[in-house]
Amino acid sequence: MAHKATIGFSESENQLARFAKALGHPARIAILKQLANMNCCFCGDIVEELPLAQATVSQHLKELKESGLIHGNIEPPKVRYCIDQVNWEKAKKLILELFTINLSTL
Amino acid sequence: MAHKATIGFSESENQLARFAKALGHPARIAILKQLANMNCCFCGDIVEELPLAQATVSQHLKELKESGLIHGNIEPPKVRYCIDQVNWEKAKKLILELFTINLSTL
DNA sequence: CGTATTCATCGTACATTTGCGATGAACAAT
DNA sequence: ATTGTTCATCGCAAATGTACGATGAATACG
Repeated sequence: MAHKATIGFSESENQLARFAKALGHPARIAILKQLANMNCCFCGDIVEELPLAQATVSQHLKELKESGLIHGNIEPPKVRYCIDQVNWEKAKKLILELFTINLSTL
Repeated sequence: MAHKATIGFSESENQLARFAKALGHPARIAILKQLANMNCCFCGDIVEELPLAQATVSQHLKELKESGLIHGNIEPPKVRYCIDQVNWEKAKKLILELFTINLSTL
């Protein structure tokens, strides 16, 4: 018995948790910073910047894709990864909502 | 062989990932929302609000404590949990830095 | 002292995550 | 056709995470 997760929580709580989970590893933070800085990057450029094997980076990219925060376009023989602006803004909004709940009550 | 994590990344990347990881579960989001709304809560109040057993909630509270986002004060026979304002602001700042990297380049 | 309340921790079971080498798929160029 | 490049996926091993019941620790109350 393990892992109800998501069951019994609001959709925005689940969505925020999914975004946060995607941010919950330093490699993925580094990837997102790089993508945000350069707007778009080839997969190979990202692999070069990280202290991880290509297979591992590919896995982190997959998780970021599944969270919706990035997307990848095939441009043979490379793949160009970009921040997904829509979900990026959605994540920012959800996180800011959480962090600004109690500003007035202090 | 698994889990270098943290090794080879900057301290701010690691810190941000730790905060994000703490936010990466809907139960912990729900707990933080409750704490932020009421400023402080007794542990029992939190357990009542969540669809989880007391032991599970206690574990989530422990993780939030270890991330630094909250702290707990014993007020027998209860325990009062509060947002840790210092780390809360630190987390907010780190996350906002990430999300505002590329605003000008669009 | 015995009992009740509140919460943490232990032990267990199972799922997920992390990381890597090896392999596969797709395509370009020789 | 063979080769090289780029990247995804598979298969494996080990670490972490999630959830719960049971138990333990601390305190207050009778």
